[in-house]
This record gives sequence, structure tokens and C-alpha cells, in this order.
Amino acid sequence: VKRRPTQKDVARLAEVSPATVSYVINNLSGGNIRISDETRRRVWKAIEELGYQINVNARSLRTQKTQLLAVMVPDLTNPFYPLMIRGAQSLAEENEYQLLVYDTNDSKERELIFIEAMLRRRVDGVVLVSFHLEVQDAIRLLEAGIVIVSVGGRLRDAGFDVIATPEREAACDMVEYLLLKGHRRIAHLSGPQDTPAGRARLEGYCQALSQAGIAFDERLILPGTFTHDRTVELIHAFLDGISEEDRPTALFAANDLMAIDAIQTFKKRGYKVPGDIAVAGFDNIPEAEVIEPPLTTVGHDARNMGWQAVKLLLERIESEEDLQPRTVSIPYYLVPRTSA
Amino acid sequence: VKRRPTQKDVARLAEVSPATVSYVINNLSGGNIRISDETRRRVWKAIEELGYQINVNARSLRTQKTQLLAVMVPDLTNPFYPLMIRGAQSLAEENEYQLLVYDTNDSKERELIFIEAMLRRRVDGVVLVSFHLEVQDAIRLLEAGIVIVSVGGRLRDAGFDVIATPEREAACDMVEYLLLKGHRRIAHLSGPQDTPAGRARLEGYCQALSQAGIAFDERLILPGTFTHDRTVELIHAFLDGISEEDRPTALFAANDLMAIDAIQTFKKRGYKVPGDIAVAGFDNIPEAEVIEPPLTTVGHDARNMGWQAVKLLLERIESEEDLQPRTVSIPYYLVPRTSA
DNA sequence: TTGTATGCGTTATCAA
DNA sequence: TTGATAACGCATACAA
Repeated sequence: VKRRPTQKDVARLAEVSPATVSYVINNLSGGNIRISDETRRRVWKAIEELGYQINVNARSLRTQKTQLLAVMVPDLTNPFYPLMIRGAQSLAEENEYQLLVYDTNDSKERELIFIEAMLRRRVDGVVLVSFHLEVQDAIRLLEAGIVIVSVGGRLRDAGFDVIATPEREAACDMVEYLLLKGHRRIAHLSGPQDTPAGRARLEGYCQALSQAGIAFDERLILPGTFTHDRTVELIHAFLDGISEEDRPTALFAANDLMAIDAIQTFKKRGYKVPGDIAVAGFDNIPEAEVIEPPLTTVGHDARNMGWQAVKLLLERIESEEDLQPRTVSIPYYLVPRTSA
Repeated sequence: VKRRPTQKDVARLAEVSPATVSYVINNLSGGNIRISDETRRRVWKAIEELGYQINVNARSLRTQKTQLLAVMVPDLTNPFYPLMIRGAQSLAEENEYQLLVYDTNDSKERELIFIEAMLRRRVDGVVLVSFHLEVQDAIRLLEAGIVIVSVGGRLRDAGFDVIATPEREAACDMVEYLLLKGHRRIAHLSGPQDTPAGRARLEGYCQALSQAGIAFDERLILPGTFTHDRTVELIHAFLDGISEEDRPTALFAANDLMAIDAIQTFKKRGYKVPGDIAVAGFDNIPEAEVIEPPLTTVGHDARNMGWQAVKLLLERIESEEDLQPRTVSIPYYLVPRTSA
């Protein structure tokens, strides 16, 4: 481990001043800086020779820009988020930004830890997929000059950019699809009701039922978590607690992770899917294709969401004036397979 | 967006020198620095009052430590890696390090881009899950004082720490299991042979056959990629090209991603799994449980691998002297399910 | 067309 | 028990 060369070393070797090295590296030419081609060549040669690489850290201190973006997600083991991160990374990389990834494991405490860490780290922007943060928590980032884009609809209307799927409409469409298939008793395995995604999907469910003139039946709502936690038990408890004639003929789960757990549980208990009970999900994660029967679900392009998120961040970071808050709506589509 | 307070501001408010603020923040007390409790109180009060947060960047410049670790993975959409990252993050977080995640999408070019970026970024350590890097590429990091741990066995014996599952033994065990089930014609859907994981799993396959006195048949080796790319076509081509009597009764795939593609393809062509052909995989990703039939596979604890990787990194970063290269072997276990 | 000098926010050395 | 002060490596205003 040897000392790494600095611009000073390069300057010495190229027989120019450190400032000139900086000019060359940043390829300055506009304004009143004009470096001769001859000098540029000498500097680049010295850079090559020494294997000089800029110290991003030192530059950050000076420019007040870290070239660092962060992505906070609630559950990295939900395959939706790795896809999103891929999309985010592809654009970040093109622009020579790096991506900090933080999995909060669905914990409010860790969401707050994340905020503090980013504040200290002086990242340039963050993509928040938050389930628990309050607007005021996010505001702290804005005050510190850290740009935010919120994915998934919690944290709206707080002056930053939002990326969202029209969840309510999508859920409504899916339930209409089930109705079209002739189902009249449709249960809903919901997401947490303190998340906008959870709420919106429930609302869509209600809306479709009401449009079809079907009365809302509270016993058909299973309060889920969006995660693997406790979903299986929840289904068991539900089935144990309902009579055969009251049993729904279809279940709309608020996401695929839970839908898959549901299918597994139904099968384990000897119900045929979709014969005895049809199941539909939301997200179209890779497992949805693989499970038997393949899951009917709502697709939305995770990769695109990540890409768009970074796009909004970069635009805001690079823009001089304050941009108006923007909303990007991600298209969704029904993915009919055999589970419903 | 207002200017953020610095130690100077804190110092002014607390009526002490900036140095003292730094002492208090870093809780210095050993050596010849001894700050009175009264002063400490005043400083903390000022910190609270101003909402001061340290600038990690500036500190990095001074200390030459960024508190940044990076994880490079070949395919974030392989659920194995998100799990590994979770494990890595949990330990990193405890020690107030942040994690940079980089998905190379199995491209050598991007692996090299990653190296360069980390060199410029001055991260303290990297976890490499590399499929393409040469030892010399990694050495560049070491020369720059960046600590490395290599996961998965490529890049061995180059002076840095390694985390690996005994892949050969595990593969051998799995094939022995298939033999025990009475299979005599066992095909292998291999990983790329320029990766150690790919090679080791093939070796294990060969070893088990040879121990059972079964001749190696080259026609039963399908050269796979470890990814979804082209796996389905590969299987189709294989089945098209083989007579019914030559058809194997079992397939050992070098990872679950490919095993699952194989099962899907077999089913699509009307073969019963495991009746007509048994299938076994490697990794025990979440999908393996979900597919029909559930996949018999080899499990190894991805989360633990990530955790161990960061442990090795931190030990090396914090240690004064040069540690000897260490190897952590991750236990594996057969997960018998119904596909084989 | 290039060099000098300063400051970004810390930490660490030395002196008081 | 504390305070001056000098780096860390870079970018930039200003001078030459």
C-alpha cells in the first residue's frame, strides 16, 4: 500500500501548477480559462504515468456534491426492489453517480436511521420507498439540500417528486376481472392500512365491488402485511373461522408475495386453485410465473420506476432553479394467468 | 435550503475552540486530551441547539477513511444476492458503515468500471462476487489500500480473504442423493466453466458418478449460464437432440435459477417431474419452495455469507498489522423436496 | 494561457 | 484542560 498520487504530484511531473492539472481534468475551456493543447498533453501524460485517479472525496468537500445517491427500500427480498434498483443503477452509472442501498426491513426505526446517515453523508439525492416516514422526517433532507423522490405514494404533496402506479385503478381493474369471471364472493388479503399502497389497493377492491352492486363484507378482509410474516397463519385462521358456504370463491391479494403464500396454503389444505378458490396478486414478481398455478396479477415496470426515479433526482440536482414537484405515473397492466 | 452548521459554528456558540468540539464529538479522553465535563455539556448543548451533524465527507478527507463498503454482485435479480446484501448490511450498519451496491449484470466491462469507481471513491473495503475479474484487477484495489473479500471462490490465493461454500463436495453430495434414488443416467446443466462455482459443481458431479462407477457421458452435459438467459432454449435443444432411450432420468442443475427454468420447460413439453425426469438445483432460493413440484436443492446461508464478508472486511480495516489471508467456509445442507 | 492563494469541514500535532 | 494551526486533496477567484 503506497501513497496515492495527487494533483500536486501530477503537476510536478508535468511541470505545471496544480491548478492547471485541475483545469485539464475538468476539461475547462469556456470562460477565461484556456489551456493549450500542448499543456493538456503533458498533463494527461503525467496522469497516465502516475496512474493518478481523482479523489472523489476531496472533490466533494470542495464542490459540495458527493455524486452519491441512495435508495431506501422496505424489503430487499421482495424481488420487486432489486429490479427497481437495477433500473436506478443503470441511469446513475451513466452519470457517474454511485448508489447506496439501504434495506429498512420494514422498520420505522431503521428508516429514521437512514435519514440521519444520509444527512451526515451528504448524499445528493435519495429515492424513498417508505412505509413509515412522516413528511416532516423527509423535510429534514430537503432542508439539507438533499433531493428526494418518493416512490409508491406515501409522502405525497410535500414538495418533492413522486413516482407511483395508479394503485386504486389497477386494483379496481383486477377485481373487475374477477367479477367478469363470475366471482361474487371475493376476499381481499390487504396490505397494511397505514401505507398508501395498502389503502389504495383496498379502495380499488371496494370500488369494483360497489360498482357491481355487491355489498362490502368485512369478514372477507384479511389484514395482511405485504411480507411473508404471518401471512400463512393469517390464511389458516381465516379458513378455520369461516363456514364452507361463506367461503369466498376468489381472493385478491394486495401483493404477489402474499398471493403466493396464499396459494401454497390453499393447496396444502386441499383446495384447488383456481377451481375452489381463484387467487390474484399485484406486482408481477418473477415468482408469479413460476408458481403452480401461475399467478394472475397486475404488472408494473419496477425497472422503469427505478430509472425514472433517478432521472427526476438528476434533473433536480442539475437544475439551477427550483423545479415544481412532479408526478410520474407508471403504467400498469393485467397479467392474466391461470390462478384466476 | 440553508447553510448547515459546522464545528466552527458549534464552537462559537459553545464559546470553545473548534478543536474542542472535535474532541468532544469523538469523545476523546485517553492520552493527553482531557475535556472537562462542564465543557462537554456546553458543547453538546450547542450541537443540539444548532442541529449540528458531522460532515462525513470532510472527516473522510482528513482521516483517509470513508466508512464506505461496496458489494459487487453479478445479478441482483438472483434472490441469492439480496439475501447476502441483507446480511452484509446488518453488520455494516452496526458499525456505522454504509453499503454501496453494484450489480454488474454479469458483464466484465462493468466489473472493471466498478473497480475504477471504487478507486476514485476511496471506499474502505469491497465484497467481490466476481465472475470475470482477474487477480491483477483486484490487486489494484489492494495497492490502493482497499480491503477485499472475495465471495464464491473466484479470485483465490491472491492474498485476500475468501468466503466460499465447499461447492464440489456439495454438488457431489447432491448427485449421490440422486444415485441413491436409483438414477443412473443423470444430466448436468452446468454453470459457465470460467467461473469457479461452475467448475466446482461440475467436478462434484463427475466425482459422484465416478465413485459410483458410472462412465461420464459428455452428451449429458448442458453448458448453462447461471442466468435465465438462453436456459429454456438450451433445454429444448437438448431434448430435441436426444433419443427417448438416451434421455436421462435426472438433471442436476448448477443453480436454482436454471433448475426452475428446466422444470418449467419439462412440464411444458409434457414430461412429469420427477416421474419422467427428476430435477435438483443449487442455492435454495425462495422460488425453489414455490415451484411445482418444490425443488430439491442444496442450501447455503446467503445472509450469513454477507455477514461474514463484512466481518472479515471490518477486522482487516481495523487491524493495525497485516492479517494473514483467511478462508471462511460456509456450511451447506441438502434440502430434499419433491422434484427429486 | 497559466500560476497563486484560499477555503471546503474535519482531525491531529503541538504548544500553552 | 484547552487553543492555534496545519494538513487532507481539490476547485476556483483572481492575479499575472
